[in-house]
Amino acid sequence: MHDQKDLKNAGLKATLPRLKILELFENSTDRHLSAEDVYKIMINAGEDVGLATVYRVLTQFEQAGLLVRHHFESGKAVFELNEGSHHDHIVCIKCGRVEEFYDEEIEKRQKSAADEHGFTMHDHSLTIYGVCKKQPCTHKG
Amino acid sequence: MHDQKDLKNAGLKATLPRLKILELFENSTDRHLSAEDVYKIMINAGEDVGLATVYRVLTQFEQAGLLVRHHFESGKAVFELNEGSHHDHIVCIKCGRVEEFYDEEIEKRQKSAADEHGFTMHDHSLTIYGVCKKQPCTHKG
DNA sequence: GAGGAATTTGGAAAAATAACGCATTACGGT
DNA sequence: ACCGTAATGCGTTATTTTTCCAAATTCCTC
Repeated sequence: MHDQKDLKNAGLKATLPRLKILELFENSTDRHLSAEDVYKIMINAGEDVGLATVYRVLTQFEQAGLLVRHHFESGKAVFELNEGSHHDHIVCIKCGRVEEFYDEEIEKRQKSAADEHGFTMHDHSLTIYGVCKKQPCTHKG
Repeated sequence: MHDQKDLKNAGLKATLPRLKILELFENSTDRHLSAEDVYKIMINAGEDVGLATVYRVLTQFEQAGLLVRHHFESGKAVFELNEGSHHDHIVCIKCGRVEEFYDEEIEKRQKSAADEHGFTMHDHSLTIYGVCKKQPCTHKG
């Protein structure tokens, strides 16, 4: 569970908006949220927060390593809690559902590819787009 | 070589802006161009084109399968010619240089991952971000 | 080749996403 | 509790992309 200590450790004051946003990511059924998502959820919950604050805090959390930012094909950035374990994503192009996966061999081969091309790898992003055959598939998109 | 026939086959009129834009992607030394890039190059070349047209045409070309759109971390979309052969990208976070690579094993394992999660894979995007150690590294960014 | 309908274009304005400036407010060490 | 510093929220600004519409271009028919 995250709390004030996590913020302190990250060198950030434990302010109300920051705590609420962190809490939101922990409790939301949807791990992956955009700035606009976070803002709307908070406004609907009666919080008095500004959109600028949401953008600022999300960026700070990313820099502090609390969140990870992704650029899926939607054109807007989405964030998820950084729980240490790197993973990649499978996004349903019909319903927007996001699942996670990890493949050691893929990780290794990415590193190799970077080396072979004379790059020092800092980061990578792998996203699979498809349609989830199972279930109702009416998540939100 | 692309020409009017490609546009017709795609169900698009062979208008001057469309032909020029297609030509640009074929002849540019840089395979990966944003809408703004395309617009500036054309204006500098004396073409009388509107930015709105560039955005429209790029989107049409993507839908027609002539171009592929990518969302790297730059915040703006870049396009490249769709030449049938799928490949992934390595982007230099310092200079913006883009290189391409392909790894059969990674491709296979992506397919497996999608299957295991009950998804029918339509597409996937893998981008490695790093710093190119070689060369001047002063591409454009 | 010219005429005419329909699509396409270019420019301006509007959306959408993200960032900034500054007065006010909240945090946290004392 | 007090006070200095840092963070917030509002409005404004920047950037990327889309929409609207009159004018121009394309393509089909003759």
